[in-house]
Amino acid sequence: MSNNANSLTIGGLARAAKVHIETIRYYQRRGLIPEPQRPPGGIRRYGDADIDRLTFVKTAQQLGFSLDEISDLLRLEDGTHCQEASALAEHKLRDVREKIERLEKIEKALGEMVDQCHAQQGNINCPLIESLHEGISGSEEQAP
Amino acid sequence: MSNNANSLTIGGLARAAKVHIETIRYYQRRGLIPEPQRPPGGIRRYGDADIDRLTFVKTAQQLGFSLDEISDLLRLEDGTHCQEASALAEHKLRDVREKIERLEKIEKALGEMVDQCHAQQGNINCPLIESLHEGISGSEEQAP
DNA sequence: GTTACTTCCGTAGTCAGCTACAGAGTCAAG
DNA sequence: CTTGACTCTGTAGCTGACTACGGAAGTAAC
Repeated sequence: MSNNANSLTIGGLARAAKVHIETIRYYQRRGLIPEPQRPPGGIRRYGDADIDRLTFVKTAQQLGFSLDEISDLLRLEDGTHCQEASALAEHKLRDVREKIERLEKIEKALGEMVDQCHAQQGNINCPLIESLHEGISGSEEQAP
Repeated sequence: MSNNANSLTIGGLARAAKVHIETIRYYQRRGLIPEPQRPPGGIRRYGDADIDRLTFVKTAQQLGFSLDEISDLLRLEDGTHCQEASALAEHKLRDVREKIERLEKIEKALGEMVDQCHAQQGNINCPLIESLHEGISGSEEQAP
């Protein structure tokens, strides 16, 4: 079921990427995905590349990136000039590594909790909050 | 600067955790953080535990968890009964591992991009989207 | 060539997660 | 014992990310 030949209508694309049609239009308006030329008075067609792009947006979102940040990532994908791209990529790379570190701490705490629970009976509690409490050496910019 | 003795007012807590006062109240209404007793006609006091809890909420949020999911995580921290806790923890653990996997793919792609850029001159492009395109073996439930 | 399904485009509504504000009460400093 | 900064409660408004809807036009199957 390959759609390289841009054979999909927007409805097919939506089904393939498991998003609403309206979401696709919304992303087009925001410039997250390209809006293909449409034959005068006709209907636009989409292909595999669009499915992948949509999937990427959705996944990145689940990882805590905003649509603006995802725009940045996609500009990289689209091939910006080297210097700009490199700076942006390094910045995003730091973000990503920080996210991974924090998730690994949560993973460790959850894992320990499950083990503990399989080992003993009764009530348990787990140092989930503490897992992040120590050594968040990350960025100092956060809120207000 | 330790506040074990619950010496902070809500304003101090907000400054310490780098969130708005209104956000703290909002979390209290949602049951994400406890609302301490207040001396009749007086003012509530907060301590280190509240700072940590707030920080945890904010961090988890940046990792793509919704406030509802964070509620779940916090119920674990608070010590639920073993069986319930274990099931929930295992579920969350799967989520977390999936997130880590996906982030690592993005990390790899970004890393390669930076290297490539340092090595050569001119325009580059990077297989960011492809990094996620192959082998998302994760959950099949997503949108509509 | 009519019918049923889509697409297109614009605008309006929804939901989560805050953020702001009004008005009354609290409290520490001087 | 007043002044100025802060808290409390409730309610309203805002932003990001969709989601729904109305009406005209395209299109595919009979």
